[in-house]
Amino acid sequence: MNRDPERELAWLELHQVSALLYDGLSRRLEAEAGMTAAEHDVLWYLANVPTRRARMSEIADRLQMTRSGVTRLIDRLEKQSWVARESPREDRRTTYAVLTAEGTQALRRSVPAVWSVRPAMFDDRLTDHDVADLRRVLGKLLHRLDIIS
Amino acid sequence: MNRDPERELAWLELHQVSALLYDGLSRRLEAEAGMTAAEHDVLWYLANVPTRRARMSEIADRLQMTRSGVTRLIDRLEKQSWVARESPREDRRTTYAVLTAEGTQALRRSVPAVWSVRPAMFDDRLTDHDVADLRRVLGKLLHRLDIIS
DNA sequence: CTCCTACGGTTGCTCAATCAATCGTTCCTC
DNA sequence: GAGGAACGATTGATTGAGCAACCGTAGGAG
Repeated sequence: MNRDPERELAWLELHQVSALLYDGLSRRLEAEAGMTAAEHDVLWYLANVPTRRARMSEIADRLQMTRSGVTRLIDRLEKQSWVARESPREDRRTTYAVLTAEGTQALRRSVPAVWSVRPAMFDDRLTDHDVADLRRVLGKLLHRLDIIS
Repeated sequence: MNRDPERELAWLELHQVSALLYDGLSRRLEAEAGMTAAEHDVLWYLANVPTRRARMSEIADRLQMTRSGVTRLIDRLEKQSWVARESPREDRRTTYAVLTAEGTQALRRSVPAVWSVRPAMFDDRLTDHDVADLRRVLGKLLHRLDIIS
């Protein structure tokens, strides 16, 4: 039970920073690009995979969503024709979400919104050394949290 | 678009860590104390005000929620008899949410859950130096974000 | 005093996300 | 092979949160 105010504060600030960044981005994405932050995350993830496609459960795992959440999110993206579903012959249980050309376009339209939170994360106030420190500590936390869950 | 992969990753990891910590806490709070994380935040806020009460809009402002969100959250807490609503005579537009004795009890029951995220944040894997670095960087980010919003 | 604007809170509607249950497919064991 | 367990994804129902519209109260201008 040893209370450590420094660590209490670190936890509060971590959550606060994350929420501020994410909420700010959410708002701009919805207004300017017509997509939620979660939808953007998925499109972005797909765009950064060489094959531009990923299995539903892979998306769920990597982006911290439930499988049903991904199903519905991909439903929405599919209605917009930003992704398409594919079922491979080798295992017809799995479904791939594939980024379409229109999805790429949509992602391109989202760039200004994404850039708008960039100044906070990427401007000179944060040195490369800061970023390295941040990543070092976050890495430790992530490793610990992966073990728990 | 992908100019600085280090910072991209830092942003992703930041969000991921925050989500894992907050979701973990949420789950435990719901299972062990029968309250959502947001409900816990409100109860905790009320418990730390000397008079144990706060106006609806004050709660909304301080805890980054919308007014309607607070209305509904207080509805739920009131159903559990954890808070009560009060309308002061001097201005009958305003409503105070008041922490009840049962609310205090509920908050007490939530303590173990709140401490359960401790191992990740507070064990030896994270040195005091790590925490100091984390807070230094988060502080910069917070300062920057406060200016924006 | 009366109007009328501002304020604080609530309500209707919509939406995204979850859990639990389910469906079809594949794998494994006998 | 045949049967059952495991897997991947989806569906139904519920929930928490948001926006926009609204209601009652307070305060100010004339």
